Amino acid sequence: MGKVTSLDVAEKAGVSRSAVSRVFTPGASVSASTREKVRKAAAALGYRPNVLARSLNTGRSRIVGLVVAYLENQFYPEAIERLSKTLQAKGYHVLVFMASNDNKATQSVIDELLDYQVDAIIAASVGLSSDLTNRCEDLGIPIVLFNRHQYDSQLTSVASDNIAGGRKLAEFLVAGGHQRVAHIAGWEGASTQIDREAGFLEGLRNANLPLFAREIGNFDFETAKEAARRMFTAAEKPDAVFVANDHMAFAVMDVLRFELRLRVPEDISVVGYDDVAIAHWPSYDLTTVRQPANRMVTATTNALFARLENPAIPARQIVLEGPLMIRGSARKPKEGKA
Amino acid sequence: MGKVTSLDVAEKAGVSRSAVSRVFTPGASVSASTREKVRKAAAALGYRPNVLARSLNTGRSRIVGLVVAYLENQFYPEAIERLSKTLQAKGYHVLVFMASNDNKATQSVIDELLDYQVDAIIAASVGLSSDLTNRCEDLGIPIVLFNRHQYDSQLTSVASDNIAGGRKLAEFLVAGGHQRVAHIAGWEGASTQIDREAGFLEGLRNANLPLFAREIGNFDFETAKEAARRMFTAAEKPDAVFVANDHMAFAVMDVLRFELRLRVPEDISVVGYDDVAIAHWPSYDLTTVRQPANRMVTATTNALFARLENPAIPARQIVLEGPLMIRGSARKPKEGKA
DNA sequence: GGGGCGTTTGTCACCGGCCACAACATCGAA
DNA sequence: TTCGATGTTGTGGCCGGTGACAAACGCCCC
Repeated sequence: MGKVTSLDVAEKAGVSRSAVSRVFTPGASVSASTREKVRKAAAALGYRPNVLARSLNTGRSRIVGLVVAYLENQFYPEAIERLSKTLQAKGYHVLVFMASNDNKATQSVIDELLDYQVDAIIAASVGLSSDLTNRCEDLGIPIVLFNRHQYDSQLTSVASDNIAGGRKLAEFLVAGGHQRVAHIAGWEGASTQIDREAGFLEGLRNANLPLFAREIGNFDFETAKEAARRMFTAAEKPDAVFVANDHMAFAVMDVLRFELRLRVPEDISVVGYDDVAIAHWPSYDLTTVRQPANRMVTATTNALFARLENPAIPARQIVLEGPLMIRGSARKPKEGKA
Repeated sequence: MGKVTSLDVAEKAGVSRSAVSRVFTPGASVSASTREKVRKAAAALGYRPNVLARSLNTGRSRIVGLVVAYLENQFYPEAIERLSKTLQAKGYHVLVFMASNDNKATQSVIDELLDYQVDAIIAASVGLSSDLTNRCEDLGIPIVLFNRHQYDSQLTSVASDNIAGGRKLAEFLVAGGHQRVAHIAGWEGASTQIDREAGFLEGLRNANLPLFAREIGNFDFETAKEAARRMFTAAEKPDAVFVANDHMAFAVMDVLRFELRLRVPEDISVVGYDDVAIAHWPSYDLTTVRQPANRMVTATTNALFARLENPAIPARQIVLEGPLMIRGSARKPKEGKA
C-alpha cells in the first residue's frame, strides 16, 4: 500500500514538509536547488499532493457539481462532454449528480453536493427552489443554470433565446403557408418550454393564426409518441406541428411516417428545437432552431469563473441567439418570400 | 458566509466535538439524550459533516472516478446514467473525466483522479497501460473496465460476449443467404472491435464464406460514412455488411439510402452492435446484438463493491451474453431455417 | 568585519473531522 | 458497601496538506 505523503518526500529530500508544499504551490518562494531536490525525491517516490487535504485549508476543492436530469436527450451528453473538457482544462473536475424533476430529490442531491464542498454548481435542465439557491449563495457557492431560467429569483443562467427561437419557427411555418399549426409541448414546468411556446404563439398571433391543436409530450420519447397519435388521428389534422425539442420531434416523425403513413413534409410539416446531431441525419433532416451548445458552454464556464473570482458580480441572465436551421422536414416558403 | 463546523454544533449543544462526530457516525456509542441535543443543534444551524475532511482520516472518499472517451455514441450516456444512479444510491458519487484514446492523456487523467483520492475507478471504453493499472493496484484502488477487456493484464472487466455476438451476426447473415459479406470495423485497438470481428469471421469461416470486403470506421460517424462510400461504390458491392457498432451503422445506412440510393435490406443488409435506443426507431429498425447495459452496470458496481470490501478478491473477466435483436435492416432467413 | 536587506527555510498552528484512550458515571452482583 | 462490568463522554493526537511568522542565510556595501 504505497501511500506517499509530503513527509516522506521531505525526509528523502532532506527538507521540511512545507518546503515540499511550496514546490507544489505555484507562486511560492523556493530556491532552485531545493526545488530540484524535492522534484527528484517526489518523482522517485511517486508523490502527488492530496487534493482533498489541500482543499481542507485552502477552502477550494476544485470540484464543480453538475446536476443533470436525464441524458436520453442527446443535447445533454454533447453539452456535458464539452463542459467537462473545458473545466478539466482549467484544473477543475466535475462531480455528476443525476436528479429528477422532483423537487424533494433535487434538494437532497444538492445537499450531498454541498457535503463535497464543491466550489460551484451547474444545474442543467433542473429547477431549483429558492431556499436551496439561497443556501448556496449564503455559502458563497455560485450556481449557474444551464439551459434553463428561473423566473422567480435572480440566478445566473445561460440559455438560448427560446422566445426568439419559437417566434422564428412560427414565422417560418406561416411563411410556408401552413393553416392549421399545432404544438406538442415538453414539460410545462421548464422555462425552455414556456419561452419557446410563448415565442411561437406570439409569432402565430402576429399572423392572425390561432393554435390549431396542442398536446403534451413532457420531453419524453414515448409520451411524445402518444401525443402525436392523439393529435393526428383526429378527423381534421394539423398541417404543421412544432415539437418542443428535437428528441420528441423524432418520435413524432416516426409515428407520422411509420404508424400513420403520413408524409413529412408533404402532408405535415414538423419542426423541432435544439439541433442535436441526429437532426441533420438525412432520415430526419429536421428543420429546427440550433441551440449553440459550445457558446452556451463557454458562457457557462466564463460566468462560473467570473463569480468564483469575484463573488460580488451580480447575477446575469445570459441569452444566446441560435439560427433557424432550414432543412427538409417542413414545407418551405415559396420563392421571393423570406 | 455561513460555514458551520462540528465545533459550532458542539458548543450550541453543550457537548464535545467528538460527541457530534459520533452522532453522525453510524454504529458509534451515544446516549439518546445527547443524540437528541446534537440533532437539534445541527438542524438549527444547518450543519452537515464535511465529506472531504472526513475522508482525510477514514481514507475513503466515497468518490468513484469514471473515465470515458466519448459520449457521442448513445450507448455511453445510457450506461453513465445508470452507473451514476446506482452508485448514488449506495452513497458514492461519480467524478467524471473525459479521456482520449491517446495513452499519454489517459495517463495524466488517471493521475488527476488519484489526486482526488478516489476509492475506485471505472474506465469505460478506454485502454489502460499496465504500469498505470499497477500503480492503482499498488494503492489499493480497484479498477473495473467497462465495455472493454485488456488482453495483456489480468484486470477486472465487464463486457458483453462480443465474440459470441459477432458469431451470431455472421450466422444470421449466412442463414439469410448472403453471399458477399463485408465488415466496417471500429477502432482496431479496442477489444470490442477485435472480439466482435473475431467472432464474426469465425461464423463466416464455419460456413466457408470469405470476408468480401473490409473498411475501417474507427467508431466515428463521419469516418464510417467515408468507409461506406468507398465500400459501396466499388464495381461489385457486398450484399451484407456488419458495422461494428450501431452508431456507425446509422451512418452507413444513411449513406446507402440517401447518397447511393440503395435499399436496405432489399439491396444490402446492415447489422450493427449495441442495441442503443435509436436502433429500434422505425427509421432504422436495425438488426443488432444487444449489449445488456443494465446488467453490465449491475455487474460493474457489484464487482467494484466486492473489491472495495475485500481487496484480496481476484480479478475477474465478466462476460454477459446479449441476444440478437432481429429487426428489419437485414434480410431474414427463409421459413424453416432458424 | 559588521550592518542592512531580501530571500529562503523551518516551526507551528490550523483546516474539519475521526478515533484510541482514559475518565467517568451508572448499575448490578457479591 | 465495594467491586467490576458496561456504557457514555471528553481529551488529545492524527489524517495530509497550507500559510503566517520569524529565524537563518547569503549577499552587498560601507
